Amino acid sequence: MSVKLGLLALLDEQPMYGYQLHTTFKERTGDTWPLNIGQVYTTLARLERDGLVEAAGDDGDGHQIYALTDTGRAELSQWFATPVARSDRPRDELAIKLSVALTVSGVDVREVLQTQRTATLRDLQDLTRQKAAVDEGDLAWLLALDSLIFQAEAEARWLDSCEERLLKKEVRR
Amino acid sequence: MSVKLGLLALLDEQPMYGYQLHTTFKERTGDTWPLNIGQVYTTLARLERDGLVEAAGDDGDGHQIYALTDTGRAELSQWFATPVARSDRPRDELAIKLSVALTVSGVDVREVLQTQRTATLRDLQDLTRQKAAVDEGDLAWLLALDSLIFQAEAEARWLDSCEERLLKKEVRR
DNA sequence: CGACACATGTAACACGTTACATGATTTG
DNA sequence: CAAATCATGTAACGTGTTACATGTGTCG
Repeated sequence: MSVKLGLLALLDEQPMYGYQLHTTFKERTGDTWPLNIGQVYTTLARLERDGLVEAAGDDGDGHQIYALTDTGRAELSQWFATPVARSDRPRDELAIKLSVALTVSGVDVREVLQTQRTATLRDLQDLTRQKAAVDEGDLAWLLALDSLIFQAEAEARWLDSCEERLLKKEVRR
Repeated sequence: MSVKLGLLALLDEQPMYGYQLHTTFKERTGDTWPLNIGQVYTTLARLERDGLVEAAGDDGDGHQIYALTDTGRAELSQWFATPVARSDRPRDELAIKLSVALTVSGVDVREVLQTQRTATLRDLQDLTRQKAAVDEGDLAWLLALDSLIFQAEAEARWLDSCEERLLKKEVRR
């Protein structure tokens, strides 16, 4: 839903054509979440099919402009009014991986933890570096980066707590 | 990929039939990530199509047992050996929502933040309560819950930092 | 001219998800 | 017996994603 509703929101600011949407989306989130240009068009087609946007003529340069319909506007404000629920979120691959790794024989969970921690900490450094390079005024991008940073930190902390639990378990044995 | 690889991992412990996989998956993650039984069968069919599992006769009760193939085992150990990359993860709906909300007229970002924080904190309480109810020995489930808790905490912190950034911006104006 | 940015689109596939059909077995 | 649990599957759809085809305009 992210792409669908994200594009919808951008169109609420201002009717646009596909390529413009792509550019704007990239500006907004930096390259935090790369969006393939092709997906803009597929998504746009589906949005039109579902009556959330409509073709609104061209802009004089032959670009096909899309605009929100009333239904689209309704859907959008619904989105903003409703919190993102935990159940809406995709399964967490890492959590599942570790949960199942515990019982698969021949898998050294400690090693999985170790590998992941290394990767996560590297990501964290990387993100911090990226953040330092982002202009102070670019709020949207900063928020997006912050989000990733907080998540990576949480992940690191979680990995530590997993390690601790494993240790405790070994002691009990 | 989570379901696909998760089931693959469970089959590595022991060949099983569909319903059993469903039960086991649920045991492992509690009801942290509910898995529709239908999806087990669709996923199993796709895994077989891709040569990662194979039908391995029945268990004497007429249940169709599935087992890993060598390819499946290879894929699985590949999974465990490789850290989950940030780029593998799905787009974060909440982050995108707030990033785009900043510029959509008629949307009160503060209110969006407020609504989300309420929901997030409620989730956090809920998760903590759930965690208290989980048996100490159920490592896999505990890890899964912890993961959600750390994430929710990170989200709450992030929402705070968003609020701060907004305040700073308003002061600058 | 050639490379590059601008611009639009489609076919095809992966994965997740659910509603539905269907039947066997168990148990209150 | 009726309800619940066990058990298997399929059709259909939503969303994400990419590889590819195709063309225009611009600038070094």
